[in-house]
Formats: sequence, C-alpha cells, structure tokens
Amino acid sequence: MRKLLVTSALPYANGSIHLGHLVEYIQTDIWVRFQKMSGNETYYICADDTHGTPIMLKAEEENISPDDLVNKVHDEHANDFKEFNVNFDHFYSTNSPENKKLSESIYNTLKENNKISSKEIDQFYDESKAMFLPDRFIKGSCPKCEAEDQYGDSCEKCGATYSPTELKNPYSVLSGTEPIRKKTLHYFFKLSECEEFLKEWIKNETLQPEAENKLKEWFDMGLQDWDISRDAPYFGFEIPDAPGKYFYVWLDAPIGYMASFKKFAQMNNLSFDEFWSKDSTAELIHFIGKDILYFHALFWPATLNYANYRTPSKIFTHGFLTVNGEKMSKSRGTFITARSYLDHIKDPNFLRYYYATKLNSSMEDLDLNLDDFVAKNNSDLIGKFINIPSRTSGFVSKFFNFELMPLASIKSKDALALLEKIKESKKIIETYYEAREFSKLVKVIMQLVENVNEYISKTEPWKLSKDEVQLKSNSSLHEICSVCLKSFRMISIFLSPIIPSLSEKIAMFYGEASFNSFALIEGDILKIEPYKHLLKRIEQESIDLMLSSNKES
RNA sequence: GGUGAUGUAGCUCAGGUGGUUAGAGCGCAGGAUUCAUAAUCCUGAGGUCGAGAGUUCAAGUCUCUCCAUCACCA
Repeated sequence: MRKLLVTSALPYANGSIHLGHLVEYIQTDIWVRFQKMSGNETYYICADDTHGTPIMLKAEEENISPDDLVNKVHDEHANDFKEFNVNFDHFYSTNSPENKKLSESIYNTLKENNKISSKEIDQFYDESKAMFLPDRFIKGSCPKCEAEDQYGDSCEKCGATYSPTELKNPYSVLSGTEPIRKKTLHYFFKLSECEEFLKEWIKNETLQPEAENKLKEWFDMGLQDWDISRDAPYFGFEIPDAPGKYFYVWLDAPIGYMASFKKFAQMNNLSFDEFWSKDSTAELIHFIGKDILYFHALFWPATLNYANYRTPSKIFTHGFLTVNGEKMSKSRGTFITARSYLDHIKDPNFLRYYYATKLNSSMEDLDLNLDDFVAKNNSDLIGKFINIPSRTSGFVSKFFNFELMPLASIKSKDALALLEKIKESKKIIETYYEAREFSKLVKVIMQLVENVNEYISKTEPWKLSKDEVQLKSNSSLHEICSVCLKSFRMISIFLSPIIPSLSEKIAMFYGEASFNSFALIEGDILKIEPYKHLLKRIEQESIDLMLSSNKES
C-alpha cells in the first residue's frame, strides 16, 4: 500500500474561486478519490494563501483587518469547494501558528546552511502611503510608445517589456503620487547555488516532459537568487532577528502545505515526520497550474532540500482554462465564479464530468465550450448512462419485486460477454486514472455504456414483458434487466471519482452506503430500491443566466 | 526579438517508433423502435490533416520556411 500526500495549489485569499481554479481542484480530487478507492493511504491537503500586499490593501479597502478578511474568504472558499465535492482532508490557512513556526525554522536552517544572503537594493517607495511598492502597483507611460497607464513590466499597446524604473512619469496606483527611489536591505535565497541539486532532482520523472524543457530553459539562462523579504507595512510573518522585514508571501505559501498537514496530523494522530523528513518513503505530490511552475519546480524543492526536509516526488502541472476558446473575460461574462455556477447550473457533477472528458497528463490548455458542455453532459450522462436504470428498473420493480437474478444464474452468452467485458476494463481504467489520462478513461467507460444500450435494444425486453411466461423469476426478461443493472452498478463504481455525489445516489439505489472501492465490482447485487430520477438535464437557459450574472462592463 | 507549445470533419477531441480507402462522440440526413427524462439502436453524408516546399517507394506522422493562436523569457 502506498502512502500519498497530495496537494492542490493554495488559492489566494483576495478573491472568489472561479471555474479556472476548479480545473485543478477537480483534477486533483478525482485523482485522490481514485487513490483512496484503490486502497492507498492518501491525504489531500490544501490551504488558503493569505499574505502579501494585495491582501493588506484589500482589507484596508473593505475597512476590516487583514485577519478578518482572510477568515471571511476562507469560509467562502471552503464552502465552494465542499459544494463542488472537492474533498480535502484538511483545508487550512497560511496565516496560522504552525505556518509561522515552520517558516521561521526553515529560514533559520537555510541560514545555517549558508543559503541566505542580504544586500541593499533600490525600490520604489510611495511617500504619502509610507510603503514600498510592488511592481504591479506602479504605472506610467511606456518608454517606447508613450502609451499611458501601463504597468511596470510591459506595455499592452506595443508589447514592449521593460522594468518599472524605465517607465516615464511613473505614479503609485495607491496614491497617484510619483514614487521615489529608496534603498532598503533585502534578504535572498541563494538559488544560484542550487542548480546541481535541481538537475539531480528532476532526473526521476519528477516533472512532465514539457515542464522539464521549461526548466532546462531556465537553467540555460542561469538561476538568480530569490528575493524573499519585503518591508513593513506588510501582511505576513516577520523575519526572525530582522525587525520590519517580512517573508515574501511566496516563501511561506508552499510551506502552507506542510503547516496544513502538520495541523491535520496533530488532530488525527499521524506522524508529520513520516511524510516530511528527509528519509520519508511516502510520496509527496503537488498539482499546480503552469503559471506557478517556477515556484514549485525551483524555489520549493531547493528550499526543502537545504532546510533538511524531503523534496516533492512529483509535480503535476496542468494548463489554463479557456471558455469558448478564449481567455476568461469579465466583459463577456465568461469569468465564471464557482458560486454563479452553483446558483444557475447547480449540479457539480456536470462540470466534473466535462473537465474529466478534457483532462490529460499534459500541460496543454483546456477549453470549456459551453455549447459542447450542455450537449456532452445531456447526451453522455443522461441520454446514455442514466438511461440504463431508467429503462430497465421499471420491469424489475413491477414484475420481480425489486430482486435481481444472482450472477451465478446468468447463462446467456451475450449477457456473460457483456459483464465480462466490463470487468476486464477495470485494468485499463485504473491505468488511465493513475496516469491522469481522464479523457481516455471516460472514452472507455462511455463505450461500455453504449454496449449496454446496444444489448438492451438487441434483446428487446419490452417485447418479452408482454409474454406471461417471462414475468416469472429467472426468465429471460429477468436476466436481461439484471445484467443491465449489474452493469450499470459496475460502471458507476468506475465513474465514482469523477461524479461522487451522483455516485452516492446510485449506491443508494442499490441499497449501499457508497461506492468507496473498486473491489466492489467483484461483489454481486441482488436487490434494488425504487428508482427515482437521478439527474436533471442542463437547460441552455441556465447557461445564459449564468453568463449574464457574471457580466461586467 | 528569443524559446517552447498548439493548429486534424460544423463542434469537442483521438491519431507510439512514417506504410492498406484518416478515426470517435456530439450535431446533421435516412431508417428501426417505444422500455426510458424526444432518451435508444442501425445506416449514411461530411476532412486538399493551418499554408508552401523538401526527404522517401510511401508523410497527419520526419526536415525547412511561412501564417495564426497561446505561454514563458530578455
């Protein structure tokens, strides 16, 4: 049995969860549920990422303390995840005593290992607000084309890239005043000394091939030391022995994985060291988006290594979400929040299923095409999948007192072949789950669903039902319906990680608590409960309403 | 500007190491059926595989150039 600690990236506490975030949480959740159903000891750990200037300013704007803000957002995030059936074992916060302690001790160890340096650097400073400004809080005119109101890194008009110091007429986004240049002492993690270690670390298929290419590019450019400090005022953890200096949010964010697990371990009598010490044999697996590969494949493993902890076993990186083939856009209404999806479409299984039909092990972007979303869900899930019990359970309840024929009594060749084919598919389905090739496994499963529907139309149970002889137990009619319902149950077990709450309803239809193991397909089932509609089709109207509710002009 | 990725039927996507008439689902057309939430089953139409050139007996699959989209970097 494997021991797995799996994480999704920490959502930032300055905004709501949207469908882009959910690609990752759903992907991870499916994979984790699969691991648990396969009997592996698996913990799914996450937390809110709560520190940094944007949080501080947002709290100020809302006239509450940063602590109150991150608590409020934490509740909202936790609730969104729960309603999408994203089943964290622990969803914590980086603004926690455990995280403070771990961040400090990691910093101290890095220092002992001579991996921390300091030097004075020149920064923009807003005198009226009495604070240093992050690059994105400085705007000005493009040095090349003179376009106004451009950010400090690149021009949207002409595409030129530059540093904030090159901006003409720079101004602070916060106060509108012109920032001055001011010297300040910053602390650095000596990433430049970590190249050999990192090259070794990626040797064991730690990354996907595309991610590995990216790293090689970065190696070729030469690794730069990483600025890990920020000046007060800053919402975060103060650096030990450095009054007025705080850890940059990206230092303590990934440590939040550890802190969240630490708290979880305390509450559940698990050993923290078993998962995090240098000699740990547990697997540490991070799911992330390609935008934060830099942090997870360079800084994070290097930090862990030189702080005397184990390093990640795998980094699984996914691409971005586009909606209808384009970047999510607030003006088109395609910047869809988790909440608005739940308000209008309601059932999380549709989004989970749709993402599953698109997800694979690569870093490619994934498109949510809303017409396709409606068509695919209604056709696959309702037209084909749910259609199986819907068209066969009536006979069983009417003529056979809700009882199914035992497996051992099933004799006809077609029936046995169908059941056998489904059972045999378990292996390939498990392989695809493990490899995160969800789109491929959904195809295999839908093929099985089609096989069942073909079997029904070939055997024509509705015709048999008109023959008195067929209405007795162990008749052909009884056999056909039993085979279909046994098939439907097995297929539902296969699909459980993808559509967990629907799967629970289906388990209840068979009088079972839940489908929590793939081994359940080996068991026979002899009874069903009265059939109730399991799923309601998606109406185009709910999509339109969702889009207009997200529209901002 | 540099690096990398992507571009296959109306839509969403499959197509190890080049090899018979390029595949699937949806949609569409025709048929069957009525058990089922107009669901299901069968048949069919539909593609110069982004453009061009090259290597080869043979290229969606290799090479080069170009175009479009996206990301990363300076």
